[in-house]
Amino acid sequence: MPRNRHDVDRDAKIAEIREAAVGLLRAGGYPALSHSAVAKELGLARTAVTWYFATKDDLFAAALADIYVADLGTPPADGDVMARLRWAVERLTALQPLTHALHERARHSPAAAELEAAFQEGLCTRLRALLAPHVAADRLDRVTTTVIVFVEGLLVQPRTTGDRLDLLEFLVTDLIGASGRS
Amino acid sequence: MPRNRHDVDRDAKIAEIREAAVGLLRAGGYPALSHSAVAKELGLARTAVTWYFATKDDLFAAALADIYVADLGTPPADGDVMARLRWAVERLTALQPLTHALHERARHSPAAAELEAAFQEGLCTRLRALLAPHVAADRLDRVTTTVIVFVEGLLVQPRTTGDRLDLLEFLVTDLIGASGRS
DNA sequence: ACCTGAACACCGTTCAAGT
DNA sequence: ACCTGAACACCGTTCAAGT
Repeated sequence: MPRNRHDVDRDAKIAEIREAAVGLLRAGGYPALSHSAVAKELGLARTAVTWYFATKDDLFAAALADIYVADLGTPPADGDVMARLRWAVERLTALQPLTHALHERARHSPAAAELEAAFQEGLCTRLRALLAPHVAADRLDRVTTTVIVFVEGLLVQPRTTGDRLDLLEFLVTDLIGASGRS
Repeated sequence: MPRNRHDVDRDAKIAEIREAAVGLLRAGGYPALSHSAVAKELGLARTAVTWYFATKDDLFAAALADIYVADLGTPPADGDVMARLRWAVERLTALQPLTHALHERARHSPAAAELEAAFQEGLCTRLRALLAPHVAADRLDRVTTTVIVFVEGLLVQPRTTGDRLDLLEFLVTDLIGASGRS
């Protein structure tokens, strides 16, 4: 007796599923996400979720996109370069396991690959704008990429917040300071 | 009718299992590794492997330790700093998915956590020795950590070998060149 | 000590059947 | 269009039973 929900708005149903998936990802990471778990939370059969998100990775990418918007979508409007970088690193640190899972799934899932590409491009654009006033134009591309790579590396190993920010400051002052030499 | 292999040396049997696991990891990464797949390759019941490696992660850590020794155990004896760094980055790049899987599993598996710690310490020690002649003593720790972090970041995103080495050279010359300023 | 086979509780995906 | 339930081929782990 499939209790159909034709009355409920389609977007509302999809939003319900995404919200449940976000909760599971935040609580237990990629392994905790499953069609079954989402369905159980919503009182549905586990194959009902498949109707909207055919594969686990489609569901994963949709939910993680929501998380990125919620956690990284509204950066602080004021503060200097280091303060803004600190904010981003702290946010990215908390999301590191999910971002790492995205990277791994991107090899097999088009949806994951698409989200990863968009995520990377967004980060790069924002960082370049942040650094532009402080770096010589001919060095901007390389400095931007270097900082991006460094931040990605910072997130790999668990470190204390203090260590992370110290290292970041060490690198950035070195790169920004060195810009006067060219 | 369990065909017992009391005649075979215990270490030889374990080596067989580790070799099969190494092959599976190299071919398909962490997801491709399973007790079943190893057992099938060796003509055993899948629970036979459990006798030697109780959990999947125990098996994973043992096999990855072998891979690390095989791929990173014998660095080139000659060459300058950049050449040695290039060699390491190229090797680490190929192992990146497995190293990331190790990092993820280290959160749940003591064996994985132990291997990751040993791996990190080995890398750090070797890099410090490599950089020591070129960096002022009071900067050595921070420069070493910075390069480690940067290299870890380099491995996260897929880049061409050329891009990777260019970025590495940009960072290292900047850091080594900056050592004269202190 | 070593290995088997059965069992348990999952998983992702597919699909015929219903409303 | 939407949802169910059954099915398939897995998975990691546990365990009684055999040699």
